[in-house]
Amino acid sequence: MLSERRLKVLRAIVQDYVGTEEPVGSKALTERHNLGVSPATVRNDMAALEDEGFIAQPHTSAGRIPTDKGYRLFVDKLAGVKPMTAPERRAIQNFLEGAVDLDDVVARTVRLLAQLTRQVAVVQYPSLTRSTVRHVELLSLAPARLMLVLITDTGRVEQRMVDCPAPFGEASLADLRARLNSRVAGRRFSDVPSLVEDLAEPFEAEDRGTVSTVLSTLLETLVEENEERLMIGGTANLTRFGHDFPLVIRPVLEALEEQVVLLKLLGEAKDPGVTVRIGHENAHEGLNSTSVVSVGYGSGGEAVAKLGVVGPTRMDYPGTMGAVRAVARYVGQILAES
Amino acid sequence: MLSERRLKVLRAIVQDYVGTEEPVGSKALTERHNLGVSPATVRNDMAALEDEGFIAQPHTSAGRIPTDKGYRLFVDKLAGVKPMTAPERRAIQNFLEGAVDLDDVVARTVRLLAQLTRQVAVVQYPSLTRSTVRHVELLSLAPARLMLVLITDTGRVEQRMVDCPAPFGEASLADLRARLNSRVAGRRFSDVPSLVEDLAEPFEAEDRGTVSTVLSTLLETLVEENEERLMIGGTANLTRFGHDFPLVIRPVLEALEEQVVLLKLLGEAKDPGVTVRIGHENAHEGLNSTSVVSVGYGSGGEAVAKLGVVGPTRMDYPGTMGAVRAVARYVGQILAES
DNA sequence: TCCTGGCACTCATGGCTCGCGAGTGCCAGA
DNA sequence: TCTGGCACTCGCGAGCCATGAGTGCCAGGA
Repeated sequence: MLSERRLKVLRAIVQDYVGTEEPVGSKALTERHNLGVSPATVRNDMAALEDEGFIAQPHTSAGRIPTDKGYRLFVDKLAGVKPMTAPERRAIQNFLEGAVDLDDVVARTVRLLAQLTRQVAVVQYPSLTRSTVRHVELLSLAPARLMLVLITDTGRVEQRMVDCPAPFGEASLADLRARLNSRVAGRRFSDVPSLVEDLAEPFEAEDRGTVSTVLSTLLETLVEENEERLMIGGTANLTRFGHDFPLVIRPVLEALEEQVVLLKLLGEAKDPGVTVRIGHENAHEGLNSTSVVSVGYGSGGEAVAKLGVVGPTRMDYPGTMGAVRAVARYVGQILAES
Repeated sequence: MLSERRLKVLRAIVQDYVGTEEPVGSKALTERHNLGVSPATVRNDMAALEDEGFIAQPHTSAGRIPTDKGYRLFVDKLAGVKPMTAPERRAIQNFLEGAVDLDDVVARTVRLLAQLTRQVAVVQYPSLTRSTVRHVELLSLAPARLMLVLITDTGRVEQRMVDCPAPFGEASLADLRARLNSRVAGRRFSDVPSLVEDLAEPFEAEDRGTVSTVLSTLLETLVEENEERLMIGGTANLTRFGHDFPLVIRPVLEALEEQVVLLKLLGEAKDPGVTVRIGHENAHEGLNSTSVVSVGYGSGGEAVAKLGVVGPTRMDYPGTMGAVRAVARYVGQILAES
């Protein structure tokens, strides 16, 4: 087991390294943090920490830098979440409050997160499955062509064309619209399938085909759109990554373009609080030298989507976690209001 | 005036430099292109070309590289657009054909362009002002709350909430919906304002307020959404930029995140054909070391939006122009079909 | 008038050595 | 268990030099 002081040393190393971006040696440590012991003692502790795999030397006769394992311990045991200051909180609120629609909320959130953390921000659009239906609309565009519009409580709108097997009268259309809405309005998306199962039954035989086409399109929309959208921003912050540029930045940019990868990344975080995945803990290889800080957000108490940032493993974890948590909280509020 | 041979020399320099990424010298030139003259002659020509500002030396005793002015001449006079091969054309078509909706078309286009050109791709969503109305729908969400849905011929959908000054009956709603559609369906967005001017007149006094609110929301939508959306991709290709990485790449990434900048960039290209803006020809400073190749695309004969790529000034202009033109053509086809 | 071969010159690049200094590990003594 | 001391390692940057690609210029030839 690591002694109290060794943990302190580890914390000091992480803090210094995050600040200076340079390997930190025993002498510098004792000077900048009053550990109350001499450099020699710290050296012994560092040797022990290295044996346990928490820190490493880039090369002999250089200072130490934290390993992924070291950051992990730091995040879990040695550092809390740094709360935002009151002015920062006010700034966040102001920035988000001007948003006019869902797209705008997401766009603003991305910019805000990127600015606050000076890292790459990723925001997932509120998910369909976990939200509820506000309204379903059917429009007749041509005799045998309908448009299905789905409006969610988070303000998201999805539309689909429906080609009907047979012409569909205005009366039937109004009927279907009314029945559909009385069934699903206000219900959760995940409940919709069972709720519309028998909806075709009351209709005339000639209309049944169209009704079931509409219903299956609706269900498809729920499923398909589950391949959820997201928005990223702040990629310019990648340039602050380090000196050995292209090698590191390239795979990250590639990973960021793969929505699937990112969604999986955010999705993996099951924790109700802020989740941190450090370096090799990320399944995707291109992100092995990055850390991902993510958290769920939602209009009510429940999370309907995730947001987070991607940055170098050498990041200010407490500050980043604080920013991510605060932004998520305020976005939730904004969504609840609208 | 530049002699025929000097133009040939310039062309050879551009081609070699684009290929090798290294300053090209007189000896290498005579070896790789059969110019029929000796290196010494080429040297004289190069000196002349340098005097005129078409090429430059990074440092004395290195080869020459083209200047922006040199690339300009190359693009304008010395090189055509390289047409895509038949298999390439087929691949483009296949890739785009699977798209299910407008978002998907745009997303696929971005990926395709980025892959083909190995550069950063930018695709603007079909613009509202230049498209036509397919349908306007009004939904009653609450007694005094309506939703306005606007569907364009390019498949784009915009929705807006409308808070009514007074409750609005179903009958009035149906009436308004019918009148609205008979006026604007199939018309160009730019014509809409004059078409709906007097639409409130036939309504009862109590409904007038709501009708004009709806109309002004509609008009706002047309204007506001003129701040058009776009999608970018292939940013990982920026890593192939050069050796002096961070300094160049950072401002580019920043510029790419400013939608306004990009829209202006694409918008500036007035040419009906492929437009090329080279290096300092781009107004935005961050893009001074990049070239932008863009072209309009549209469902009919007319361009409703632009697409293009951003890459280093040292790019394969004929190939890139060919790819951009071909993709624009096929996207236009896809849009026309849907 | 234009092209060519020759020649002297420039200068970026890469390999090399070397001294500096930060940082370490280890050990003996408190 | 901590501390001061000491010898050792080794990355880094400076300085140096040889190399060679590339140039500009010139005088002679077509």
